[in-house]
This record gives sequence, structure tokens and C-alpha cells, in this order.
Amino acid sequence: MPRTSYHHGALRDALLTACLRLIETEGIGAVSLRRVAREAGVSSGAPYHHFADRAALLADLATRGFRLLADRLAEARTTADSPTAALVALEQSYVRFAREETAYFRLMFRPELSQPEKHPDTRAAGEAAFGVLVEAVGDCVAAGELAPERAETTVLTLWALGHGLASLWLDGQLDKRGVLLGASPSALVDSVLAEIDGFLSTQP
Amino acid sequence: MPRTSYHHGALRDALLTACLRLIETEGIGAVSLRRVAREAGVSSGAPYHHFADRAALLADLATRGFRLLADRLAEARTTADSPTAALVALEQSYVRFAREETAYFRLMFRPELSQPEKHPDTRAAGEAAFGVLVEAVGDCVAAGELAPERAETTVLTLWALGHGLASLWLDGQLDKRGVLLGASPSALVDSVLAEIDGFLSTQP
DNA sequence: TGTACATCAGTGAACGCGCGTTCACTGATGTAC
DNA sequence: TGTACATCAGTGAACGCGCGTTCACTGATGTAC
Repeated sequence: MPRTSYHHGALRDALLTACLRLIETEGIGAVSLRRVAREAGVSSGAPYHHFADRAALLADLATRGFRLLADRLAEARTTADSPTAALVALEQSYVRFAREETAYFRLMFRPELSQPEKHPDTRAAGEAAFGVLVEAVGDCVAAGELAPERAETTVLTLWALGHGLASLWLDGQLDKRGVLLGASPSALVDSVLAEIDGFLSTQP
Repeated sequence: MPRTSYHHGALRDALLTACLRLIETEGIGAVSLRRVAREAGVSSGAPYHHFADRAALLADLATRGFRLLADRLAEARTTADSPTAALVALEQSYVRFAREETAYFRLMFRPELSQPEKHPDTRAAGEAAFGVLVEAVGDCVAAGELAPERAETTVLTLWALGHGLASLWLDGQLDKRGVLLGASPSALVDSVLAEIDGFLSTQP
């Protein structure tokens, strides 16, 4: 549907949305500023009235992605019954985010595209999301459900596990290995996350 | 050093090596066939005497990467004392591979670049590497060290954990979070992997 | 409410660039006799 | 061992393409009086 007026009115948001949709449907390799502008129905110079350059648009999107993730994680954390249950909920939430917000997730972990060193907001948003996990593990320690000396490794174990599951799934590896693994990706991931409880209660 | 003869003699290997080096130093975004040819000191048309196209070169590299990984994993597996220890060794080996063969690792998990659906060798090599993990977990079950019904989830847990650690490390996330995590990435990863034993012996 | 004018947010043409790939070519190498 | 010839593996120029970015422009909107 062509615009009726000369001015778009909400081009900034339209560009961000178009970029997300493009990543989702054709992959991150298909993203160019020109292409995004075309998808938004606007000339190739138009984005420069809203973003300094290509990287600025991507960095903005990545920031939004990290904030969205942080919100989802924070929500999962507060919903859970116990500190330990919160960790499981966080993991589920992380993987669900990757599945539901594929485009965001893909972009967020491509630092070379969003150049977080040039965009402090992106970096800060990423740290905030990570902070939710750190705090949730802290809760477990405070509640006596986790030995203090295991806090650090638990943070990293959970992050790596969630990130690994999400990455492999998004890359199609879980579907590919279906023959060997037997179950559907979704069921497999659920069973893996269900075993976290046991891992946490281990005292090596 | 300029070639002395008109014929290169080993251009195929030289191109593969140049491509790896390029990924390592400038990232996968810097890889173009022209650039690889330039790095190898050869004209931009030369690669076409050795590879059908750009994707063929990348697929060949990815295949080599998966074979190398499979070798490393198989070696780690046989070196270990017990089936359970083998799983830990496999994890260590996986992460070490990612660190030592960064270029391979990066390429192997970018299916859109190597187009494994068009290159069955790549796919097969990937499956072979994955098979080492599946077999090693099978050994644990056979030795009575792991309940049979936990085999599948254990395979995926270990793969995701190793893959997550490797990915986060390569993307610089572990270095970035150093402030919050306290220890060096290398030490952190070691502690995480050291806890695998405890996880395996859990019977939820 | 109306008018003059500044500012905003588009257009579309243009720039230089590197890309993947092709092709006619040529020098080097291998093979048959 | 020498020669004729086929084949191999390079060159370098050329193709069309899409890219990021700039710029003079113009239509739309907002503001002061």
C-alpha cells in the first residue's frame, strides 16, 4: 500500500520493523540499508534522516532486543515460586525468546554488525539482561539453595546451556539431528531444562 | 613472496589456507572469493579452476573443519579412563577446538555460507562429529554409568553446553562479562566443565 | 484565522566501490611416438 | 632423447549488480506574529 502523503510519519519504526522482518525471512545476510528502505517503501536516502548509518540502525535494533530479553527474563524470574525454579524459568524464557524473536536474537549475537563498542547503549542493555541471571543465581545463594562458591560457574553454565540450545535450534541443528536424537526439538529442550533442578542440587 | 613459475602448483590448498587466515584475522564478513584470491597472490579468476564457485570453497573448508573436529573428539574419547571421563574430555576438546580453530568453528556453524544442503559431504562430516558424542554417551549407558532414559537429553545437554561456552567465548562475551564473573574465561570454562561429573551422577 | 517563513523529511540521481563470475588468451606441463 | 600436440592452470579485462553514502532538490509541517 503506497503512502498517501509525502511524509511517512513513522519511518523510523517502519525501518526497524522492516529490518526485523527481513532478518526473519531471508536471514541476516539479506540486510542492507537499501533493501530495508525498499521494504519500507521509501527511497534509499530516506533512512539517513533517522539513522547516522547502517550500523546505527542495527545497533538500535540490538539494543531493543536486549531490553526485550531483559524484560522477559525479569518477568520469568518474578513469576517463579522459588529461587531455583526461577533459574529454570529463566532458561526456558531465554530459549523461548530465541525462538519467538529470532531476528532479534540473531542480531544481538553478531557484534560485528551492531558494533557495540561504538554504541554504549547496546552494551549496557546486554549487561542488564545478563544481570538478571546473575541476580537470580544470587537469590539461590541467599536462600541457601546454592553454595556461594558455585555461584559463578552456575551463572556461566546456565547461560551457556541456554545459549547453546537456542543457537543449535535456530541453526537447524536440532532438526537435522532428529534422526539420531529421536524426539522433537521442543520436547528435547524441555527435557534438558527439566534436568537443571538435579544439577543445581548436586554438591560435588 | 611472488611465485617464480607461472603455475602455482598447490593453489587449491593455498586458497583454503588463505580463506582460513582471512576469517581468523578479519572475520567471516571479510571473505570474498576475490579477496581470498588476492591473499593467495593470484588473479580473481584463478580459483575457478579449483572450485565451482564461492560456496564450494566454503563448503570444502566446512567439511575439513567437521572432520578435524571429529578426529579431535575421537581422540579425546579414547584417551579418557572411563566412559564418564570421556564425556568431560569430549567437552573440553570441543571448546578447545573452537578456540584453536576459530576460523573453522565460525564457518561450520554458518549453514547459510557453506550451504550444506547442496554439499552432502559437509553434512555427512557434521553428522560424523556428532556421532562421536552419541557413541560416547552410549558407552556410559552400556557401562551402567548413565540411565538409558537419560541418554538423549544428556547428548543434547553436553552438546549445547559445549557449544554455548564456545560460542560465547568466541563472541567475546566471556571477556566482556569478566567484571561480573570475576575469573578469566579459561578458568571459568574449566570449572564449568569440572561440574559435569556431578551432573551425570544425578538421578532425578 | 491567515500569512510568512523556517525546518523537517522525503526524492532520485549520482559517486565510487567491491563483488561473483565469465571468457578469450597464454604460458607451463604431460604424453605419445 | 626429441618433437608435436593436447591439456592444464594461470592472466587480466570485462560484464552487470547491489551496496553505503551524499547531495541538491522539494513537498509537508510547524511556528511566530
